[in-house]
Amino acid sequence: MKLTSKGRYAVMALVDLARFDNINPVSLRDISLRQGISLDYLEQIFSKLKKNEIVKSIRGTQGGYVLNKNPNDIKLTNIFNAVDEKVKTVQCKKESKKGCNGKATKCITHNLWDELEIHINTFFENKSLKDLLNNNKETRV
Amino acid sequence: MKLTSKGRYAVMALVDLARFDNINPVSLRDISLRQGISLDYLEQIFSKLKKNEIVKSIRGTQGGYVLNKNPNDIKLTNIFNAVDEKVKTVQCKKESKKGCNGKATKCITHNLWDELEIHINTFFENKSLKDLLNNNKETRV
DNA sequence: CTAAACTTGACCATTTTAGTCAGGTATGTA
DNA sequence: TACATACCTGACTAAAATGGTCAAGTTTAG
Repeated sequence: MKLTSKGRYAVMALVDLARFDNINPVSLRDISLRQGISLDYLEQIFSKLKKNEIVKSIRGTQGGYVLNKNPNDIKLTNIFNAVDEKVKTVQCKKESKKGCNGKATKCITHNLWDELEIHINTFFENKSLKDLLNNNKETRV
Repeated sequence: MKLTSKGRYAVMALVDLARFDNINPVSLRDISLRQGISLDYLEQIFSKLKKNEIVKSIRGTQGGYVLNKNPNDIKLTNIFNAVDEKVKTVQCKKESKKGCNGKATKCITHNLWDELEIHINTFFENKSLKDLLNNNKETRV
């Protein structure tokens, strides 16, 4: 199971972006400063977000990033997939001698992890960026 | 977030144990062979399970381990806690300059991770060893 | 034409993971 | 009482993942 700071940063950055992109594109530098995330690291993350068409980039002076979709249509699943944070609890490789016990049958807890995976993914599929925005209105500057 | 093979092995081993401990204590050697888990690694894991009173040990020849509770009373939460697999999605250290943004306020996604944590823990709290046993009856040898 | 901002890819220190290894200690059975 | 079996403990470590940094660009507004 992977759920690390890369995914967390991606979400934080996108919430930040969603708040400020009404008029102008938002530069990574600004996000970096506001959220306390290394600029270089943000670049890696946004490169992936862009490939997955979650954001658009605008080059040149006064450039930056803009959401490519309505916040309501950006689910957390999309974000995590984009930055390679697959919520995978089992890696029972079909071929490998290792994993899933090295046997033909599923390991005895296989079903459990499948269930968990679904449980978590459901959570992420039902949460959009917009939900997070609403959630944070009260703490807004 | 941590959810790795140590927790997975712990659950696998306990399910195995629960199946065979009706009459005699079960040796780690047997579990190791059946589940394909290194004996030395199992010993580490069972040491923790014992400290947390999930299993009892019986020394000497023909010794081994036995469940210390009814399978119905052993929740997955207990198991994961025992082997230090805390399901923690946020580590916003209160003091540290890093974490939670280095600021006094919660980071903008703080609530989200709290929710997720609850979501996952609920899942684990509602699943007992007994559930897993039932779940595997069909594939039983 | 130049500074701001995006873009790419290589690199790396630290931490975690998933064990191994070596040496015990306890105890049932012959 | 010997001894094999099985528990018990702690140190150690190779490999992978994490969380970045660094360097060298390209693009475009002004």
